[in-house]
Amino acid sequence: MPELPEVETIVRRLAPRLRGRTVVRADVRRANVVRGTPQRFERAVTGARIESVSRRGKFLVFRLADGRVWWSHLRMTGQWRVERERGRTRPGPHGRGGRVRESRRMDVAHRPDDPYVRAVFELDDGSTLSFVDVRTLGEMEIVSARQWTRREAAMGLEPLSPEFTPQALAERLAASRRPVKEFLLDQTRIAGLGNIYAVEALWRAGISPRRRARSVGVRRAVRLHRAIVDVLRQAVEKAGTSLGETSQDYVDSEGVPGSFQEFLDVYDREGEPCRRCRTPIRRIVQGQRSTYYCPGCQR
DNA sequence: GGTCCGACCTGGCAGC
DNA sequence: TGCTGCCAGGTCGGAC
Repeated sequence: MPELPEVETIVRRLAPRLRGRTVVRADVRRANVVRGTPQRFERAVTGARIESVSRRGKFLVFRLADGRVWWSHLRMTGQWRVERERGRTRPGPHGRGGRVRESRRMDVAHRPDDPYVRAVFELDDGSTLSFVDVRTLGEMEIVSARQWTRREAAMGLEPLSPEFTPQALAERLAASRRPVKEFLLDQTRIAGLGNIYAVEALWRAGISPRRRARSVGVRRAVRLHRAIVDVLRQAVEKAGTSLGETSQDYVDSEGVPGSFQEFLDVYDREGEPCRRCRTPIRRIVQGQRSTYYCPGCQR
């Protein structure tokens, strides 16, 4: 489930491969992964030169040399892969390196007949950029710089930016009557948090996910701010969270899973003892999403 | 304007 | 063994 740390990892992997590259051929195989028609998208992207690769919230942003912006959202199961001409991903200069990285690579290498490859882009250096998505909820679009600026303006604070301060969080919390967990998932308030990191941050801060956002108060908001920043930074360091080994689970652009799942304190631990107070972790449903929390020490 | 909820989508899995 | 139905969850749009 790509959230901020997973998208950030993908950006870091993709950037050195894609910067300066030009798309020489595009093949959109599944219509609903692009906004508009596949033909229109293929025309728009062919000949485009990628100037930079970045992230805004959970969005991947390819800035094009002509000023346009190619954004993509991975939603639940979307993945980007870059591969050399011979169809093999290259080991990168980053991460845990060497044999360990190679042994951790899932058997998900792109094949031309892979049924989950939804769009393929041939680049001018002979490599291939593929968009893979089992559930086809992910999508992409090419827009003008102005359209992207408008879209970006509607997004919430970047939690790893200097603008995300305890005070800014406290002010936004005070203006909402929703449960704090649902508040954290609202991308117009904070851009990048998803279900996993929201419940982990609330556990670290000792705040009940049921508590109304406006009742969090300044002191708890300071704790929550610290918890959000810490959990996201640590997850980025661990290259994100991969919960299983199915075709739907998160892997980066080289097929390598993250390792933050080893550090999860509450997510997916229903019935297991809280690591702080030993109370069994409880699972509830909020806003049609699973919430995990400790009823003993989260108030 | 804020909040809530269904729809989208498909693989995995439990239950029968 | 095979079928059915539920679950996973990020975003959007419509309803209230």
